[in-house]
Amino acid sequence: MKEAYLSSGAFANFCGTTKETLRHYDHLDLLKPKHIGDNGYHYYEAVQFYEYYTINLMRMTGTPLTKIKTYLDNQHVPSILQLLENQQQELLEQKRAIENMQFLVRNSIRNLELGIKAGNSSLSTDIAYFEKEHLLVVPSDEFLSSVEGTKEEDVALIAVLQKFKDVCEAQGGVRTDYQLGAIRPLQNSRISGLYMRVAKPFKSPYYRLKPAGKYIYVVLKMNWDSTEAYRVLEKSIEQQGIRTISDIYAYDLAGFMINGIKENNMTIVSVQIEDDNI
Amino acid sequence: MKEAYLSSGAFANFCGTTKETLRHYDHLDLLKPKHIGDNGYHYYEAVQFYEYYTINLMRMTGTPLTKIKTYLDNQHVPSILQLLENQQQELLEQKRAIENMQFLVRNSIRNLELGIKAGNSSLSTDIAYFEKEHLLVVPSDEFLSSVEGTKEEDVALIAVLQKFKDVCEAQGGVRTDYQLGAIRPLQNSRISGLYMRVAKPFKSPYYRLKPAGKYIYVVLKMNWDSTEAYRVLEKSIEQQGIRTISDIYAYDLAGFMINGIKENNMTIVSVQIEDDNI
DNA sequence: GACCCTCCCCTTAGGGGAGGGTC
DNA sequence: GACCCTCCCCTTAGGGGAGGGTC
Repeated sequence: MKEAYLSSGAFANFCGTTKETLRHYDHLDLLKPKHIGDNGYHYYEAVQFYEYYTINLMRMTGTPLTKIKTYLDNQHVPSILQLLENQQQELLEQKRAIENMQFLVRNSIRNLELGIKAGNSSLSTDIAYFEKEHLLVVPSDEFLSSVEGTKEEDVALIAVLQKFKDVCEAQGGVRTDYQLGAIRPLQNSRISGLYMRVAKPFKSPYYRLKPAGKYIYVVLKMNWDSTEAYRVLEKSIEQQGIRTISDIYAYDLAGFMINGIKENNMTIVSVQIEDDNI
Repeated sequence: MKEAYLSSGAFANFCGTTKETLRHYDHLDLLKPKHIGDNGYHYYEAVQFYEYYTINLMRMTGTPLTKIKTYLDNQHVPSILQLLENQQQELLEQKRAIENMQFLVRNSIRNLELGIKAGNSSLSTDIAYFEKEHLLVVPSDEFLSSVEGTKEEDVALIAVLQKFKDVCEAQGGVRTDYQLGAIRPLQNSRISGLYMRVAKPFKSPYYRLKPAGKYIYVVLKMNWDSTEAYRVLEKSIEQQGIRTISDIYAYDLAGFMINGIKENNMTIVSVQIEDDNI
C-alpha cells in the first residue's frame, strides 16, 4: 500500500498545481519524484504532498524558490521557527495592504454610485441621510504658510499632498484614499480647510468626525467650477428656512479613477442640517 | 504655481516607486511625463500622482499593465465601476488566502514551541491547561471501507488526504493545515478516527470540539513509534488515579515543515482530565 | 485516446549597469 | 556631487508547444 505512487499529472492535480510546476521544482532539486520508471515517468508518493504544501506556503509569502530550497535542505528547528515568524510578520503586512486597498475600492464604488444616482441634468438640491465619515482635516492656513504669498486656489497640489502624506505617516499609517475635499463655512467664500476620508478615528488634532445625519446636498456634474453649486445650495437653504449645523463639505466623487475627462467630473456639495427640518 | 514640475526622481520618490518603474510605464504609454525638457529630462506634474496611484491599485490586485492601459485610455464610468467591483472580489479572495496561511503558520509555530518546550530526554507525563480546538474528525471505518481489506496502519495516505480534502471542500472551504492527528479510546489499541485542526466550527457531523481544559500529556521525540507514549500515558493515569474525560489524542507537532528527519519528530499524546484532578 | 517525456522558446514587471550629459 | 538620459542585458516562476514515446 505504501508504494501507491502517483503519476506526475495525478500528483499535480492532487496538489492543485500543474505538471510544469512540478517539473520546474524537479529541475531545481526542490521537490523530486520519489521514483522514476523505466519509461522515464515521474512518480510521486502521497506524503510528498506535504513537501509541496510547505513550498507553496513559503512561496505565497514571496520567499524565492532558491531560499526555500536552503530551508528544506537543512531542516533545523530553530531556523524553521524563525522563518515561520518572518512569515507571520509578512502575512500581517500583506493583510494590512489589502485592507488599505479595500478601503480605497469601497470608497471609490460608493462615490461613483452616489454620483451616477444623482442624474445628469439639473443642479437641484436634495436631502438624505448620510453615514458618518472619519476625516483628516488640515486647516487652510497650514498650506498658506507653507507656500508663501498665495491664495488658496494657487496652493501647489504637491505641497497639499505632501502635507497629508506626512500627517498620515506621523499617525502611524492612517488609511486614506488621497481623495481631496474642501470645507467652507456658509456665506463665506474662503475655504477653511482641506480633508481626506480615513478608515478609522485616530488621536490627533487633525482628526474630525463628520457625523451621520441629515444632509442637504447638490451634485455638480461635468464642470470643474463648484461656485455655482455652492450658490444653489445656499439659496435653497435660505428659501426653505433650513437650520444647518455644519460647514459646507465639497468632495470630488469621480475621484482619481476617472478624473481625466471633464465630462466625468462629479462633485458633491453638502451641509448637515437639523434632524427635525422638513 | 501650476507648472511646479517634478523631475523623474522626485516624482518617483513622491509616489514611493523608482525611476525605472516610471520609465517602464512611459515606454508602455501608461503614464507619460507631462513635459520633456530640452535636455531630455522627464518632468511630471503633482496631479499625475493620482494616475500612478490608480495604476498601482489595479496592479496590486494582479491586473496586467496592458489591461490597465485599456481602462485608463477609455475612461468609461460603468466599466470603471465594473472593474472596481472585480477588484473588490479579488481583494476578498486574497484576504481569505492570507487568513488561511495565517492559520497555518500560527498552528505551526504553536506546535513547534510546544514540542521544543517539552525538552529532549525523558518520556514523562505532565498536566497543563489546553485551549479549545476545532477538529474535523473522520471515523476510521470510513477509511477502511474506502480501501478494502486493510488494517488502519495500511490505509493509503492518499485516500485519507483525499477524504479530508473532500470534506473541507464540501463544507465550503473549511480552513485546515492538513496536519493529521489520531483519536484512540483509552485501553484500546484501535484508532477510532483521524482528525485535522480547523479554524472555526462548522455545521457537519464531521465537526468536533476538543474542549479547553486540563489535559495530561506526554511528548514523544525523535521516534516515529508512539505506542511507548501511549503506554506511559496510560500507566501514569492509572498510578495517579486520574479521572479522564476524553479519548486519547495523538498529534504530530513537528508537522510537515520538518517531517523529513527522524530526529525532528515530535508527537504529543494527550487526554483531557477532570478539572479537580490533583 | 489520454498521459507522459525532453528539449526549447516565451512572458511580466521591472533592476542593474555602462557610457555619457546636466544642475 | 547629485541627478538624469538612453541603450542593453538579466531575472523569477513557470506556460506553451513540437516531436516523439507509453497505458
